Amino acid sequence: MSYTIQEVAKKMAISTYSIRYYHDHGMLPFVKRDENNNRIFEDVDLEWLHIIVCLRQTGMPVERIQHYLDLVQQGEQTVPERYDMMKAQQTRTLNEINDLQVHLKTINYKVDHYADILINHKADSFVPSNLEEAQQHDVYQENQP
Amino acid sequence: MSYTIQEVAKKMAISTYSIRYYHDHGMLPFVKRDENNNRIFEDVDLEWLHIIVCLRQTGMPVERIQHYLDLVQQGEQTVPERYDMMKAQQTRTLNEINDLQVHLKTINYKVDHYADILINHKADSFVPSNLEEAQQHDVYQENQP
DNA sequence: TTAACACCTTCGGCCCACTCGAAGGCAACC
DNA sequence: GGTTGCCTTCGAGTGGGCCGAAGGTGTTAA
Repeated sequence: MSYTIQEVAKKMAISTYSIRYYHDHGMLPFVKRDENNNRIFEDVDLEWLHIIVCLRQTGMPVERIQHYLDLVQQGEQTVPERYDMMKAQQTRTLNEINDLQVHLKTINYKVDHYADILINHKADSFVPSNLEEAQQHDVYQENQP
Repeated sequence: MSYTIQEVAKKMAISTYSIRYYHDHGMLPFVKRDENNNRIFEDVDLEWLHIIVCLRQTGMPVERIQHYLDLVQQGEQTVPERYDMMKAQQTRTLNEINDLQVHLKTINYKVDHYADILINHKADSFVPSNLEEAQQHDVYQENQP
């Protein structure tokens, strides 16, 4: 199977700009061109791209990804370094998920709090007496999870 | 309690550059200055900063955060819009966590795979016969979760 | 046949959210 | 009185794309 850049972009849910960027920066070494100089992607390229997207979206800088892909091409003697890189990425990703879950709690709290206000104040049409009161409400009560 | 910018940076695990950036862009409206023009942060500022960090790290653009903080200062009549914003952020964050968990599986697979190679090949000191073989190994076997 | 349309290319500038360096002010200690 | 150590402002630089302009090619369709 071979694909156009557009098809790949759709499949991978990233922009054609990004794909060209990765290709231009040497991260898709097997991509071929057709007779009109258009990029043509084979399944092997999709696999490489999948790894690139995975590593990028878990926060690895492009330069590190380039280095990792170089290691892959250098062969088996680079496995120890690759192992270390993936271990580090694993840790990093676990931390990021954890951070997001902590932040999510704060957001959940806000959603619940606003929902509460909306329900109660629809019932008795309460309007705050002045701005300062509303401010303090937000600052001193709302922001304490 | 009042704090220097350095103390706040440590407490919040962000850089002093970022804090100044948020302040300069109107997102910390209550921060005072001392007699030497140094920023001094009170607990209320930490609460605002906490929200800013939470929203930023869950991917809200600065402009949206500015808007949200404006809404907070405008008082209770903006609660419906704030509710919508937090709902959207909740959804976005859940999606992001999910994406990261999917990527984590790919990374876990790689870690396990490399660990496997390291254990087996330490045992019998296998070295691949050529680069191409190692390449194919990585591309065709490794990248299939 | 020529026009429209849809895709692709390269090149180069723009964007966000920081990040950092330079240049300088002020306070406190040795 | 010099050095350390913090702070300030201003302005430039960075990463990782994003996007528009200008132009090529190929297919359909009047």
